Amino acid sequence: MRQTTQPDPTRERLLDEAERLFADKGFAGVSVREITAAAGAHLSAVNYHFGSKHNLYLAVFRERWLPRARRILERLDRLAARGLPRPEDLVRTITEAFFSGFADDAERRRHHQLIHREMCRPGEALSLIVEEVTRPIFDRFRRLLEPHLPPGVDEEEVTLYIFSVICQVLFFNFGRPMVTALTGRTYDEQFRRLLVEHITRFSLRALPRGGEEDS
Amino acid sequence: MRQTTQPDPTRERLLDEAERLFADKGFAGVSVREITAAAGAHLSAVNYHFGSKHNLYLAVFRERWLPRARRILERLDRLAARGLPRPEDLVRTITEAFFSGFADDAERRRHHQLIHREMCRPGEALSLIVEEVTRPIFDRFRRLLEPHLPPGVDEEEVTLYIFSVICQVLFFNFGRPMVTALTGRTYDEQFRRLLVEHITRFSLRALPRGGEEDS
DNA sequence: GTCTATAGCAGGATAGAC
DNA sequence: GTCTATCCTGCTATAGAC
Repeated sequence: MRQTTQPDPTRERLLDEAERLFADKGFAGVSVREITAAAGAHLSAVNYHFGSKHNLYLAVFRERWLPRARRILERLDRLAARGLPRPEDLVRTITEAFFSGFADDAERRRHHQLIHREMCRPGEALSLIVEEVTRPIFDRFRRLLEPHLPPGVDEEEVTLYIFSVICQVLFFNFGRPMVTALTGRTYDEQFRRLLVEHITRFSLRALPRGGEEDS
Repeated sequence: MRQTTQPDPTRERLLDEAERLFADKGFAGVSVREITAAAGAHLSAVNYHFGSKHNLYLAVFRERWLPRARRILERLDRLAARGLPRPEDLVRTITEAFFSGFADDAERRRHHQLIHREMCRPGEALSLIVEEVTRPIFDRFRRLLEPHLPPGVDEEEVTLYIFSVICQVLFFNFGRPMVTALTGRTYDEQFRRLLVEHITRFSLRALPRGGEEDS
């Protein structure tokens, strides 16, 4: 299903560099001049391809951030396709996806910095993120988790549980400078595995058990 | 111990408005003109009182953010002064402090937005925050928690536990737009109490118990 | 200490040649 | 589609009158 017509390479490079710079410095902290220079394009290229700086920002979310986030979502669907997962596999899958479901370390940083910034100052991108990614993740998570919970737990309680799991995943990714400052650890492969284990175990102990018992 | 010489009211208003605007829009997103206009001062007042926009930003952290954070820290010290607290009281105290240890809702938002932004793009302020606030909180938390943990738990594991507790507190404060979008709840008094209860219970179940058992 | 005036530069956006 | 040239606004910072 490959496209025969190649997408405009200048446009693609603009999106790449814009994502990197927006993630690093935020929307207001980056100038169009900086983006076009980094992309080896001319100043007017942004206005030609996207109409405005703001539209370029939204395009980064629509064409870069969202597709990547959807790939993470697919991991949950693949897990669910194999039958009802144990809570442990559920939590571990989602955690690992956020830690390893990226091409490389730089991509993971960009991805989390962007969502982090958008949570900081909610704009049009946040509603896009919530409806297209966050809510689907929560819905799937809730559906797969609820069979394991005792009957008394209401939906809002489950939502808060999921928030407590997800917020750890997010924090250990975008709070990296603070985590490094306090632990002295760099985010190498070993430390990432340790964090995934920690978040999984912490969250599993915290989730009230009921229904079927596993292993 | 009241100061006889009143602090310069223009300077104070500049700090107030700068904090509000920096928290809302970030350093690059605010202009000196906007700050001075909001403070009813003249454009050159920032340079007169602080030398530069950047110094004003640092002054906001030193003279507004840090003193407030230290007041939260004092709550831990007052708790510890009454003897070794149960883990439940420890977690509840720190959680409640972050949710209610502020003059009003606006002040709490500003406080969390500022730290959130600084975690987003670490600058000089972050090292100040880590050394003056985060590390002391972690040290006290660890010292008060360790007696309750089983002997096998090493220091790094405890540090990760504390991160998982603190990150929930932070997230439910600065991730407010997302939490509201997914729960439909506004942050009124009732919901805040619910969140404090949720974080406390979630974290307590997750902490491995050992040593003395309470109640 | 406060205000005016302005330097000096960087910002986003656009029109029009090629 | 790309590049040049340019508009005009807004920015931080400073010098100097009062």
